[in-house]
Amino acid sequence: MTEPGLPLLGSEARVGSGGPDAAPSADRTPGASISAGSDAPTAAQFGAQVGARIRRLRTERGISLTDLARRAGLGKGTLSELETGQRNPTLETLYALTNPLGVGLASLLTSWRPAGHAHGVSVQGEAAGAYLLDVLEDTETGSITEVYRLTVAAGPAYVSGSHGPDVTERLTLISGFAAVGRIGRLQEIGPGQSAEWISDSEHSYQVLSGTVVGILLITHPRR
Amino acid sequence: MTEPGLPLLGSEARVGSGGPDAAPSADRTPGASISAGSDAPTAAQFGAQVGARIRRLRTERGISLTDLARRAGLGKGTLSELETGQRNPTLETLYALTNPLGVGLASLLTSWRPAGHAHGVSVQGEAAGAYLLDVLEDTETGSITEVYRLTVAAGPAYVSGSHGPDVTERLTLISGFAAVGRIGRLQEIGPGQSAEWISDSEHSYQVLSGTVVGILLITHPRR
DNA sequence: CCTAGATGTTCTGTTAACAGAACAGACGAT
DNA sequence: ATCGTCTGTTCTGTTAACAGAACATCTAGG
Repeated sequence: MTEPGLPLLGSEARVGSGGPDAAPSADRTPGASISAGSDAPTAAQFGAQVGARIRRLRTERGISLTDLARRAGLGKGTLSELETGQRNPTLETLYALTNPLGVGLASLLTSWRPAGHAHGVSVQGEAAGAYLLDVLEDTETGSITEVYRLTVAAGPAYVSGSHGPDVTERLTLISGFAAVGRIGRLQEIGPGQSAEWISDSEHSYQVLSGTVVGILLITHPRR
Repeated sequence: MTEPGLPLLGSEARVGSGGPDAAPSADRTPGASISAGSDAPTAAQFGAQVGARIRRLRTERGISLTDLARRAGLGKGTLSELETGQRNPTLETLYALTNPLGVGLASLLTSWRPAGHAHGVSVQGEAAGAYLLDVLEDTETGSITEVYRLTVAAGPAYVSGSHGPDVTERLTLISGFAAVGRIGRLQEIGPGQSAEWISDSEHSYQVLSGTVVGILLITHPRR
């Protein structure tokens, strides 16, 4: 601690105005995270994010604050101030919320930012986009693989242009159902399933149902 | 809260005696769960797990308790009692540890083993092992997928024990050649290729040539 | 208008998480 | 043996997270 300005939410640690979660840049390229991160959110900001996320999860499920507090065995005031980012919750408190909300701790704490767009997968509507997790290089073959967490919102298919014959994409779904791949040769996949294609022609990502989240690997030769 | 016996670690919330990670009930292994009533760990057990995990991450990195406390801006006593499971840490406290340890919050809190060694893939030499990139949750099915960057050094095969029938692993290689999967049904893969197996029996990772780097997805039910 | 029954926020006293000091062991060096 | 420096644990006073009550705010329904 030590840090002076900590009284969680000193002034404006606002979180989500319009965007679903609106998180800053927490863990860029994790591999390089030793860097005395200057762009990592402060503890206060992070706390406010977590609070906002809890409130969102609660309202999505249509349960009232009072009710959630009761189910989790928390005081109303505790939950209220937690959701508004005025409290620095205890692990026990967070843990108590996971069951009533039906999510794991990871969902409460990982910033789920729709990162705008990485690599041309543009944001469509809200809560869609790709977040770059890592970049790996095969020093022998010289190929580079980018690892993204891909989120696609329901709606019209996103169509991506050709990236050339040397670019391979592999998508493994975590949740939802989607039809992905080269146009004319779409592959339908669900949670736990994968699709793979070469991006030498137009390809698309189309949500069939649910919220589509997956891990996308894009491999291409070194530039 | 409400629950009376909460003063974290009332008496015996012991976590790990000897094993590599000393994972308690949380991880499947059907027969072995301590489970009093439900099989979800209590808040106290969970806190003790988190503490043990922090201590392991710290010692793996060869930093002393005093040093880590200083780097994280925490009091020594705080960290000591946290690691021994006698405290119920604050989100802010946990967050302060992520940067000095070079891991994300998810690594501290997910009951799976985080960076260092994922899954019995023990660290050998330096720069070998698995780095946790992300944790994704399918809120519908409740399954959790952890995304690792896996690095395996040449040498004897790493053998990992069974993780139960609910755990699926998917490895996509970026570089190198390896034989992976369940023992007796090893699959040989190279850059750009994938292997998938269910971890209900012993499985191994064996480098055939080159430096093996890949993306490993581990999917298991919540908690 | 006034209740009745929700909602979420602010207040109040208790309890425990916190920083840091004091402490206890273990090891090396002189 | 007696420092000196490291380790991690236990102690002490302060601050804040907590439960729950009191308080607001809103929307019916009569």
